[in-house]
Amino acid sequence: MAIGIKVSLNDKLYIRDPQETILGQKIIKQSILLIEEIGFESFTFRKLALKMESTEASVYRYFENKHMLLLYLVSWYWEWVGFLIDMNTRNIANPEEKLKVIIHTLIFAAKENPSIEYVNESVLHRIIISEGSKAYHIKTVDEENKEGFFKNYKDLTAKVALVISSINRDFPYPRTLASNLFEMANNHIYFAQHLPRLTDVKVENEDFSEVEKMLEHFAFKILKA
Amino acid sequence: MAIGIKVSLNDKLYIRDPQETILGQKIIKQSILLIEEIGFESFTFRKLALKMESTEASVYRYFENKHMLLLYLVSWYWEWVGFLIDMNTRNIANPEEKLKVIIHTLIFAAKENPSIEYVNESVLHRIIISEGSKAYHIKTVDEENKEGFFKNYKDLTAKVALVISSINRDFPYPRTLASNLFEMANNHIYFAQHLPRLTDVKVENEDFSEVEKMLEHFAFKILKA
DNA sequence: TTAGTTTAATAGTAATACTATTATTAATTA
DNA sequence: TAATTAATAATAGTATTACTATTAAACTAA
Repeated sequence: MAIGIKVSLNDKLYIRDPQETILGQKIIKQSILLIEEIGFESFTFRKLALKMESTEASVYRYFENKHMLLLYLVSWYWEWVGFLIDMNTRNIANPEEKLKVIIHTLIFAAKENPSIEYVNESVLHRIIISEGSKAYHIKTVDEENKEGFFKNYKDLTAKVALVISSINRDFPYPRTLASNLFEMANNHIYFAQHLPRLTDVKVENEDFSEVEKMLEHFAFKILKA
Repeated sequence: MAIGIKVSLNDKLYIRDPQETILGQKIIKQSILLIEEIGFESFTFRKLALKMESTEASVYRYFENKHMLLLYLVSWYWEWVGFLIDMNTRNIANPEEKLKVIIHTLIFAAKENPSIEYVNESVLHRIIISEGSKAYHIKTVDEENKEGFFKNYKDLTAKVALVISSINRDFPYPRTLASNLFEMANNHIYFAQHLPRLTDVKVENEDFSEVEKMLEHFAFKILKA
C-alpha cells in the first residue's frame, strides 16, 4: 500500500477497478456515505446512482452486486489497518509494546491521517463495525474464500498472531486471540452504543479509550505465563 | 419455559403467535430448514410458502417480514439455551463448575434432548452460527432494542455475568466476558468450518470439543486472581 | 341456522436486482 | 482531417421480491 496512490486489492472483487476512474472513486466515496446513512439492507445501486447523479447501469459496470461492493470496502479497510499497523510498529522491538500499538491502531484507525481523498475512513470504520461481519456470513463463503476474497483479513490475523506468539511461545491459541481482538474491538463499540447491557465499557462521543483498555486487559491477562 | 409446551417470547416479535396454530408451527419448522438450505439473503416468504404448500399472504399474517422471523428464531434459541443452562446448573454450587457447564451447554445445546417437535434444534444452531448476528446488525437496532426484542440475549448475558463475578469479584468485565463467550462459541465454529486460518481450533463432523476446551482456557485464564 | 368473526387465498402494486441494447465520447489509424 | 474502432455511460427494459387490499372460506356463538 502506498499512501496517496492506490490500495492493492484482489482484482476479482470488482468488474472494473474503481480506483482508476473518477466515476469509480465517486462510487466508493458515495457508497460509504449512503451505506452509513441508510444501512446495508436498504442500500441499493439505484439509490446510490441517484445520490451520485449517475445511473444504476454504470454502477453495475464496476461491481457485480452490492455484496461485492461491501466485500471491497471491508477488504480496503483491513488492508489499510494492516498498513497502519506495519507503520506504527516498525520501530518497536518489544512484542508487548507492539501488541499495545496494534490494539491502539485497531481502535483508532479512523483517527489516523486520512490517506485517500475519496475514502472517508471515519465513516468506513462505522460501516465495518455495524455491517462488516455480513461480508463473510454468507452461503457462498467457501467459494469466495477460494477466490481469496478474505485474504486481507486472514493475513492481518496471521500478522498479529505472530506478535502474540512472540510474547508467549506456549500460548496455544494465537490466531484465535488475534481474530477475537478484531471482533471484540468492533462488537463492543457497537454494544456500547446500541446494546449496552452486553458490555461493561462505555463509549461516549467517539471516545473508544475504555474499549482499548478492556482489550489490553483481556490480551495481556490471557498471555501471562 | 416449559418443555413440550410453549416457549415464552416477546409477543411483539410476531403478528400472530406461530406456536398456537398448526400453520404457525409449520412456518417455524420449514423456515428453519429453508434458511439453513439457501441462506438468509436468498430466503423469501414466497419460497417458504412454496415449500410449505401454503401462500405468501398466510406467512405475512404471522410475521411482519423475514427480519422479524429471524429475530423470533434467534430469541427462541437463546431462550432455550438459557433454560438448558438453568436446568444443567441447578444442582451445582461451585461457580467454576457452573461456568464449565455453561460453556458446555452453549456448545452442545443442539445435542440435548429436543423439546419441541416443530423445532429442529440442531439445524437452528447452525442458523444461529451463520446468520445470528444479522438479527442485531441492523439500522433499526435502537428502536427494536426499546421494544425488548433482544431481551433474551441480554438476560442470558446477565445470568452468566453473575456466575463470572462470583468466581472473581474483582474482575471488571463480567458482561463483556459473558457476551464474548457466546460470540466466540459461534464464531470459532464458523471459522473452523469456513475460514480456518482465523482460528486454531478444529471442528470435524460436528465435534465441537476443541471449541469447548478453547473457551474454558480463555475464560479461566482471564478470571485467574 | 345464521350472523359474526377468524382465517387463508387471490390478485394485485411498487420497488429491487439485474441485463440487453443503444447512444455518446474518446482514442487510433489511414 | 476524416474514418474507424474502442471505451464508456444511459435508456429501457424484465424477472423477482416485498408487501397489501380484497375476497372467499371456515369456524364460532347466539
